Amino acid sequence: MSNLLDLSPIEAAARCSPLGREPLTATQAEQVAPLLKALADPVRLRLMSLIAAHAGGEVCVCHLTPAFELSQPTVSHHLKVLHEAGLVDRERRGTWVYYRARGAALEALSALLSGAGLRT
Amino acid sequence: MSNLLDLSPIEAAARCSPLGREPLTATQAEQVAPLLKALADPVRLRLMSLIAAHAGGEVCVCHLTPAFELSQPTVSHHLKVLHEAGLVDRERRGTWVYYRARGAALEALSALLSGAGLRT
DNA sequence: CCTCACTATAGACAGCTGTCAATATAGACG
DNA sequence: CGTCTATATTGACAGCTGTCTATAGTGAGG
Repeated sequence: MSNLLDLSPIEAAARCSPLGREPLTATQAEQVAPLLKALADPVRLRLMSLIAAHAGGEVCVCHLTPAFELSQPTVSHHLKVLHEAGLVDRERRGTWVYYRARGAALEALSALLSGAGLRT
Repeated sequence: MSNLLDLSPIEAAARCSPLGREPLTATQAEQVAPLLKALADPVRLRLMSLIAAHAGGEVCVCHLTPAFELSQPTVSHHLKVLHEAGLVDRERRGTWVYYRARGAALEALSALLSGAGLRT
């Protein structure tokens, strides 16, 4: 079956106890960190929020690019990083490409960071 | 009073709507990203979990350093990054230095990432 | 005060990252 | 097929990051 060392970052994150409950193993930390790294850039964070908050759940790249004062390849690069981290899905429809947030990924991260303020 | 542009990263994060609810402004994204960046490293993520999960709420550096196969200055460096991001507090008691998790910071990040899986 | 243990800082260096201009790819439509 | 629009890839480059060794600061105890 699925080896714990071979999980996708998102699966790995979903299996971690919240930070405040028990410490991560070195392996867990190495699996989850790339997910946070993908979000830890102002442009990607905003891209993620634009995608996640968009009515209909998906956004055309042609709607995202003009929201930044960056070249088109740079925006494309950031979208690729989010996609490769597993935070967004891509779908091509004709000339246009649509990105959709993977809610489970953000939920897993949110759960990981929660519950850390409860100790004395 | 406090200018929105002058908030601590944690205050800024606490004021953001969840990613799935409404998009971040460029300013918000730039304020929050450093917080994620501080966590987006396997060593720091594990340090944070060791600190946050420790009974009593605080951990001596002398207990953290041996948990990693890294030089003492490197661990000290990572602790400094977490501290400067506002994720942990420091307190010196005699020869030893204790780090304590700032629960509010993790809660603010957790809330920011939550609620993104609810849209259709 | 001297010394010892614990922690932090400084400086160096390889590797990663964000950005751009240039170019390629992919589909739509004459 | 040719061309146009939308998106991705490539290659280059400056700046940042994680790590180390060497050294400094800080408090405790003889």
